[in-house]
Amino acid sequence: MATLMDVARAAGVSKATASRALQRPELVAEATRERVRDAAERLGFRPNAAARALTTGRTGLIGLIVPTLSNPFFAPLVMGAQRAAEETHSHLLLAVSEYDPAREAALADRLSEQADGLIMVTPVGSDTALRERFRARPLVLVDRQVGRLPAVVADTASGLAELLGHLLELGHREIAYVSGPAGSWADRQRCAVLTEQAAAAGARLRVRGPLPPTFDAGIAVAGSIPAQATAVLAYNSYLALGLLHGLGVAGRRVPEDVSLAAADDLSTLSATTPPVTALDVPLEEAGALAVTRLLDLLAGRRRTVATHLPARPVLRASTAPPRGGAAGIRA
Amino acid sequence: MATLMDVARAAGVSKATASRALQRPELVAEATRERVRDAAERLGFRPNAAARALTTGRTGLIGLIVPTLSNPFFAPLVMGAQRAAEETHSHLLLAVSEYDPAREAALADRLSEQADGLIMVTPVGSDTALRERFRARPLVLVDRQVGRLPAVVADTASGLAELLGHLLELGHREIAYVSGPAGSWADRQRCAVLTEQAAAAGARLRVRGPLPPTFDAGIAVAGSIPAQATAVLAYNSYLALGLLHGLGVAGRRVPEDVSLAAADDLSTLSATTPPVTALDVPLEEAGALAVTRLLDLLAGRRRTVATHLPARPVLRASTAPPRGGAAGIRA
DNA sequence: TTGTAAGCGTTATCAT
DNA sequence: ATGATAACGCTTACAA
Repeated sequence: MATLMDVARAAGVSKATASRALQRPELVAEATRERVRDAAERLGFRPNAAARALTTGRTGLIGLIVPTLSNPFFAPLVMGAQRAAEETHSHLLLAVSEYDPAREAALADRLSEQADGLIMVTPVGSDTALRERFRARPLVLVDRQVGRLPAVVADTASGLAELLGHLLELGHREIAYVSGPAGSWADRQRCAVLTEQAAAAGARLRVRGPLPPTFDAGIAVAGSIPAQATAVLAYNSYLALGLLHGLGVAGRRVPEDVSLAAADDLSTLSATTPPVTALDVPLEEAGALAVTRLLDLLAGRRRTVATHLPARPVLRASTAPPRGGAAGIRA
Repeated sequence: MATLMDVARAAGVSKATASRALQRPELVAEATRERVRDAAERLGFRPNAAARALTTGRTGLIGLIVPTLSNPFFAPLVMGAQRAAEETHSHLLLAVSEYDPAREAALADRLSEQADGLIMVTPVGSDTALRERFRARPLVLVDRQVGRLPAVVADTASGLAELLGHLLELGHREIAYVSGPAGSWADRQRCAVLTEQAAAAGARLRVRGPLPPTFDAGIAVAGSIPAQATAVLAYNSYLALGLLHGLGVAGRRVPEDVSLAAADDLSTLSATTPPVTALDVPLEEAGALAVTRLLDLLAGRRRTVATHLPARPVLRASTAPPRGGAAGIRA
């Protein structure tokens, strides 16, 4: 591997000048700059990241911890983060915690040694641990709020409220909510919001789950959706897909017999038969924004504590007024 | 941040001894070792990765480039790789190429600066570029074979052949294959294998696609499955899920009217109605093995060139003999 | 505009 | 068993 010294020698300048020619070209005379660049090119010079990190104190690495990649929720998030990192010439150090707080802590510790800062998607695990971690190193939370720690939160809660509002408006009063994933912060938020709103509207909300976000689970739970329910709300779109199929197999047509909606829009439910009403959650933006926030933090810019990204319902053909009741209410 | 020097001072020893006490405890007297460890603990000493990398020439980082994370095929792969890396105290530097060779090349270049070696999942892009890259840095290919370069390949081809064999054995002679993703190396392999085998067996194979691996695409293509086809083979299980639903909506029952099978088993097709015959592809193993192979390479152990991981068909209720023809053939 | 030289925090090579 | 000391390759005052 050619070092900067080699380049400098080849270009007939000092290490310092070579470094400047490459990193801060404006500080170097045109001619010298070109000579150095040529030499670097010719020798196939690649700066040694470790050496640079050692002097500058910056690795250019961002640690990202997600609970899993099986849940399709996290893929767009990671992709968004990666793209944003790429644009700022950083790299992503990815780790998967498998929803295990101990493992997550270990990973965070180890990543901290290599990364300039951490982005954590940590639906389980304690607030105080996160607070403490934040003190040690720049940290941005995703989809979770802990005090005033910097966070990027997809505002599913209020979007979900709109979605439920839509069902209520259509006239539904017997609604099944399929919840999950088990133990997650966001799940608790969603359940709380929905329960309260349904109660306020005098509707009955039955909660099923918590379930994993899979097609299979949707099929399985389809059988236990009470006959009275005129609408089903699933927290995830794979679940909704499974429900769509499972309800069909069970002889309940969507939306004639029962309405169906999903609290995310991961699998583009727009092309199903019928297309499914869903919440559009800006996951890629969330990932990208988390990176931006972290870089701001690293640059000493301390901005707002938590950013909420709006999630908006996309109304499609799978939601309609219930068989009997609606007309009276709407008239 | 406490440095090794601080620890050494606190323990009343030299830097060298402190380093040894922590890295190679067996070289240090019990008492000293304990003193150093205590000091390190007390000061919250975290070794500086950059400094270590500078002296040892090892960063402990493994670059992993995947084309996307939207295709659920890659999630298990990444998870497998991450777990294996974690076990060997390495970390994963993740980048997404978006199937863009230019971007992939740029990412690979940049990752090479930080990582000890690279794992690339690169269905598109040129062989020669990969060969050249391999010369520059340790590299392991996944799901692609280029000459004698180290690679881990999920042997979908032969598993797929078994799967088609199963359909042929059941008596199917009019088979639709839904292919994809567009332009991928594995897609070409699959198409080639299937076309040849079908021809040899005197069966007709109609290829649809290439299509993306999504539920929607499956629904959309369901309409264009020819009426004569008694069996449909999809290269991906989300596609199969979509087909299952789409065929149902179109009034064709599985497996009575048409058999259905998938060339991977990502979404546990075991729980659908009916359960879908699929190919079990060991993706996590592939990811983990790629890491192992790379570490071997780094350690100077040069082993077999390409490892094939067997993919095995899992026969379920979605495949059955065709309506009329089968009996005669089997009798 | 360019060069000199001092680190950055480890590990590794010698001595002792 | 331990300690000095020299790398590792780069950036950055400071000097010229």
